[in-house]
Amino acid sequence: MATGRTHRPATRSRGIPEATVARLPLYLRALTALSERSVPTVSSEELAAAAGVNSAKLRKDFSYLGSYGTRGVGYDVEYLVYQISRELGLTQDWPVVIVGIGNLGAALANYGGFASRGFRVAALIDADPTMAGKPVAGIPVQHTDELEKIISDNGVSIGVIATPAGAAQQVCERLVAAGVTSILNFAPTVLSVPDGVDVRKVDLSIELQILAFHEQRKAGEETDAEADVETVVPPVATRAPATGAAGRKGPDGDVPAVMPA
Amino acid sequence: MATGRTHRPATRSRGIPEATVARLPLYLRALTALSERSVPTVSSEELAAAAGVNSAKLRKDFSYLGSYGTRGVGYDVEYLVYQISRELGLTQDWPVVIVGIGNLGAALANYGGFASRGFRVAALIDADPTMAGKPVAGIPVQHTDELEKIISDNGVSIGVIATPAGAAQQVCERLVAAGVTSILNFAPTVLSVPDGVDVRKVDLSIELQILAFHEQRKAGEETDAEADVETVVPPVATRAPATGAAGRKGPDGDVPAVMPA
DNA sequence: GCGTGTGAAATTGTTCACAGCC
DNA sequence: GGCTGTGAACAATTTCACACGC
Repeated sequence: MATGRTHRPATRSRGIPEATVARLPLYLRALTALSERSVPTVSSEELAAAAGVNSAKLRKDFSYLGSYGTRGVGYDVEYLVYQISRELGLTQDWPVVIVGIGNLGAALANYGGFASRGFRVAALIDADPTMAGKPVAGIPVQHTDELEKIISDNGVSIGVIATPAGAAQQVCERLVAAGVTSILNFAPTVLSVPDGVDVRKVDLSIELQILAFHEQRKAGEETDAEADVETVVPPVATRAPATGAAGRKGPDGDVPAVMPA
Repeated sequence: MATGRTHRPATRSRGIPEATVARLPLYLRALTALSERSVPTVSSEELAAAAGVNSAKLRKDFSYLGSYGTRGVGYDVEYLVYQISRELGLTQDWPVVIVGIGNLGAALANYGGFASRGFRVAALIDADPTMAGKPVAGIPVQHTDELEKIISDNGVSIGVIATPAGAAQQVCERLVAAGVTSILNFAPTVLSVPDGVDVRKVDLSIELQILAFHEQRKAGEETDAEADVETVVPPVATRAPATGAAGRKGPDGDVPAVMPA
């Protein structure tokens, strides 16, 4: 699900499962909200509801961190906020750079939740020389030439790539060479990185396509699916498939595989 | 991993595993690139490399769709593009609306890969009346009042929420009431939706926090972990934990589970 | 009694390894 | 000989259900 590379051969590491790690920020957000309303304790049930998961999962997740609850009572909100923050490494400050200050990069730079939790935008970097010096979200954009210097001067270890797809791999390599070891990639490309570098990907069009899949499925069921449709129709599609489409077998039915033409 | 709600009680549905569905767009992208270069066929090995997965997984994934390859040869690129597109429901046109035309919404509206694959931005919607009529990415922004009408006039079933967190749930409810059944949520909130509605979430700050977790882990190993750092500083944090922090136990070892107070 | 913490069961996803077909 | 398709082993994750401490 997450990182591009294999991510680490499960070093002895005191294993908090990856799936759990991915949910900790969710819990943290819910807890922070409770904290702001000065709620002192929550049960797994309540917190789970606020985070949008089920309570068994939440309890299991917390059990990997330690025994932080009180039976018959629940969890102390402040204490848990602290423990999760610490576990996630948010008790320290993480300078990040954003490379590629187009529409998206600007949106990211302006994104408030960014700075809120331990992350600090150390620099905005863009390849367009005419952008240099222009402030975005109050931070002056710097030219790509400065990239290496910025990284090392600020001790940046997390980089955000918001460039066009074509530039992403190259930017990635420069970031990595300069010392960045975690990358959040918004460009629609697969980045290849050396071992030890983490990549996470955010990809709008992939998300939409996944939704479309389920959406299509729903539509098919409405009309009660099954029965009908010949399931696989000769692919009129783009150019005719090289190999004869004849002998192909789709898995049996369900989604009315109606054709374009 | 994806959807907020339980997503469907595993109706008998001809199961393509969710994990596989999530990778299909990746394959599709790699295949499209090959297609543009007029490459006629690929092996699972090559395609897997291009998509950033391993070949066994890819073959298994494809096996859920049917037998679309040729032993000893590989896969016909065009044919596979077509099959995957169809499976994902991209042979039809999906009108989407984007609600919340701030920095992020504008970035999304401008995002090219959007329109490319079967998705069409049917409307941009914002609550700010002064935005109304202003074109963003060539599309005039409309006021929230029009939301219901827009949805039904255009037969929109996919909505993108790019509003501030505070407005998201309400927007979501209006979208759903108007007939939207798939939502892509960029607001940092948990949306609650009725059964049958799919929600996918894209959350910058969560991704960063996950990276920070791994980053911290790396740093710990470098200095050979253990020993050093007081690791936990008294949680000067907000208020002191209610229940005595005394008896707490972190999981054994590694990070010294030193207590707050 | 209530709600956490957790073994054990169930489910889902990944990898192996090889038979079968080109 | 090369490469797909897939059962079977393995690994990760989720869910169940209940003992245990407050």
